[in-house]
Amino acid sequence: MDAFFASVELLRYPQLKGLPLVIGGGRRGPDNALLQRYAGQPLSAIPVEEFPLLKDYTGRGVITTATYQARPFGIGSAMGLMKAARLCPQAILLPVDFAEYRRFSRQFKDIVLSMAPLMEDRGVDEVYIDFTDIPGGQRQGGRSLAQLMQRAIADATGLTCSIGVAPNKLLAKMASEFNKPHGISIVQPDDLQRLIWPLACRKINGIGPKSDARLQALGITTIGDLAARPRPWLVQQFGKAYGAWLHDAAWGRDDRPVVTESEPVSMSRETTFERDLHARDDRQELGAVFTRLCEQVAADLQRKGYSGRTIGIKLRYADFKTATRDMTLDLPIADAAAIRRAAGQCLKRVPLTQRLRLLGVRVGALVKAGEEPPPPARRTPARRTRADSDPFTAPLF
DNA sequence: TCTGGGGTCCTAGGACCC
DNA sequence: TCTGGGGTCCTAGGACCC
Repeated sequence: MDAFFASVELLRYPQLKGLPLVIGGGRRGPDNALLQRYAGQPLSAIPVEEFPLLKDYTGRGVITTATYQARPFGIGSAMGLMKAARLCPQAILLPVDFAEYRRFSRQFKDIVLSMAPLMEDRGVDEVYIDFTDIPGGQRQGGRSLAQLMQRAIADATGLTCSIGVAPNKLLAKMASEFNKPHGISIVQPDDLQRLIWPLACRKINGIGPKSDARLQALGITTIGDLAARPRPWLVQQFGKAYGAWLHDAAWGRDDRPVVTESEPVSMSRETTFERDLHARDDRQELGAVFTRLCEQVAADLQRKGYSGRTIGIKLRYADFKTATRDMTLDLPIADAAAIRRAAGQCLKRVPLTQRLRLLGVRVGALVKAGEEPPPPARRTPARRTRADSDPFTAPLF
């Protein structure tokens, strides 16, 4: 989906069309006062001048989506809002409304499913679709079906999307980026040299900033450069699995299937504080947040019908370094108090001398509720701990 | 003026077991 | 005394993605 979050917002606020618009943050935005002042009137009647501007934002949020009018200013996804405000102060800033985006996500996926049942969910705004056995799916190399889908989605939702059609998921993902927004691109096996090899390695889904930097240091900039390196050399540089994968990717080889069903592996909740907190000075506040995170993750588990054996915490310190601790129980749990107890044990094993900017709680090794939990893998030694105390409830120093 | 939240997968070392 | 060889599970960190 093209600039998905922003495009959904523009359906509500069409008066913002054509302006640089940024979605992100969440702690500020068109505040309730604004919405209340215009209560009873359509949202589209709110004057443009009333909307909050990026320059007035203070907080720790990041951009989730920037419209195409905002991108020329050098801002884009994952950039801190305070930094973005310097580059494009006049952009309008709206808070993230996940519930709304999920509604539209459901809608466009239902349309895709009705036309092609082999669909892999890749998050709120992206899917892989197997065209292979769809009647007419091969016509014009897939272009006909892609056009039908674009039209059906636009008719039902008012949103545009970009589609790449290719022999596998790796190439289809790259192709989908060629003609944004509202584009269709076809990549055939013969097109590798012409269309893929000139691209930066970073365009491969699976090569991130770290790997890209390593590749650059080795003089490898484009996918063609990568394809030119002998496979054994890449294996030697990057390890058996990743080296071989890099070589395959550069040659457009990918045999991953389109996966239509999957079970969740973990569920988590985390939060970044508005200001850094210290376990010594802000224990009450930290304790309250900690309890709330446990309650939220417990509610998520119960609503979706899962429980889990591995309970973990995540801390991010003021210097942005991250620490995690986890512990695996004999039996899966899903209630907030039990999660809080286990997470509290984890908390005792992590240094708490630095200020914290983030706290998170995670439950992994999930099993579906009602399904027989696997027997304990091995005898775990009895833990001699006070299960009812943790650093946020008991005195620290 | 630093850098969200929710995920998946991989690696590597140690414990433990046969 | 010169220290097997698998295999699985657990834990911590990190890369990457949407």
